[in-house]
Amino acid sequence: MPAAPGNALSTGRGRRPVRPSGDDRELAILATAERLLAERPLSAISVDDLARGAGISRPTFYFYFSSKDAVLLTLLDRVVAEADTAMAQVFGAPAATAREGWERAIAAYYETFRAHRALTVAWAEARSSNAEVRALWSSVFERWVQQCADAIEAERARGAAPPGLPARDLAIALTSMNERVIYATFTGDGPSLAESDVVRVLLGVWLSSVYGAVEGG
Amino acid sequence: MPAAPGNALSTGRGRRPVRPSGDDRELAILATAERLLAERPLSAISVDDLARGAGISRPTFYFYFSSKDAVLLTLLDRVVAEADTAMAQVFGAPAATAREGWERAIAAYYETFRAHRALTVAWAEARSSNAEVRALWSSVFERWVQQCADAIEAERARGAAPPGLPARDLAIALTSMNERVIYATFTGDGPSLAESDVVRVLLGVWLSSVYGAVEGG
DNA sequence: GAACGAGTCAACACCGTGTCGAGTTACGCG
DNA sequence: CGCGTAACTCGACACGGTGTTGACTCGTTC
Repeated sequence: MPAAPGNALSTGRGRRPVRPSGDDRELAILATAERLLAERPLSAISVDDLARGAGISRPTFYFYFSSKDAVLLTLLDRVVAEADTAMAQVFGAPAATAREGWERAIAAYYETFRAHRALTVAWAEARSSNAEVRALWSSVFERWVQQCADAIEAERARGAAPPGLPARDLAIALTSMNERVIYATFTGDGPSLAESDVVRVLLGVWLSSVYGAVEGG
Repeated sequence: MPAAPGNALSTGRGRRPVRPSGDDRELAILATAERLLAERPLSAISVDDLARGAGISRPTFYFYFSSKDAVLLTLLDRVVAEADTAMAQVFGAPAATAREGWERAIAAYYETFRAHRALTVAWAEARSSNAEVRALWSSVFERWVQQCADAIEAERARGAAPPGLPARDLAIALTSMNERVIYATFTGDGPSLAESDVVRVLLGVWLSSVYGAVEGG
């Protein structure tokens, strides 16, 4: 039995912890996964597809990743890093007008996922079947909600926005809207917005919810 | 080979079209599905579980339904019928105040799905893997969007709401928010609202988006 | 009492996952 | 040089799920 880091070590969901050198294989698997995800959902991609695509056999695949989902998770780690960077930039440098600030935030959110739409769709798909994927999503979502809630509080504190719903509740509802609308736009099933309208429409709802007074919030 | 209506007839996704009498079996399967869905996701329920739960063998299951998904679809048909009835009532009898009208609509939407939360969660889960489930969801969603868009237009026509985003786009975004927020509340993973707050928070966003003016919508 | 159709299931074919164990190769070290 | 060891590879297997086949049992109907 060879040392199979992905299976043996329980830390870090099966990625290879030590010694590179078979790195090309690992990258080939990741590249294959990304390529195939652009054509069909993860559920329609078998481990064998990934292995063959990377020029190895199925058992060899398991030397590099502990499962199909582990590949997805590795791919998602990159996207999460990008999303966090984008978020830090947007919330780091405040904008001229409040409207512009919110627009930049929403546009950045949208752009990050649009740049990896196949992965985003796979992410949402895998969420229902894999607890780790779910947790990863939750953590990204939570950070967004927190940042937005803080921004709403700040606007209220400086008198630019009226009091109303608890900032966190509002942030949860609006961020949920963003997520669902963007996902529906990508998959295109059911009533969905045109890609060119997404940011404008979402922004409209955000602005009126944050700055419009609601009786009896 | 017996006449297996679910498999032989391509109409109507495998439900039994003719002659009752083995009806108890069919109902037993449906009841078992509903019971098991309350404990675990559809993906963790096998055809064998459903068959055993109904006191029959696996091949016999296929006499009644063409697949696991067909069972879910049959169950969902009921919920859809309920949802449509609720929607007709809400949009049929206009309320005293506009606020009350929207609140009733959102509460009805929420209540319909809350009454079948296990099924609702399974519905969302199966959406990503089954085209028919997806289509069923889309049709329900489309009807809601249409009704809401019409109601928004009506409010604007009578001067109660200012012009702004296209009514349909607004309705899509807000209905998407409802859907996602309600689902997250049911599953409870990630940041989500308390059950008791859902309707109030959603209503707040709806009211400010429909009645609050947005510059440059 | 034969014919028929509804209902039933053991046995099978198939596919996807994950594991085991026996290799092969490459490289450092005595 | 030759030997050990760790990286790496894969054929063959065990398992569990799906969906189908074909033979069987009934009850009804003429």
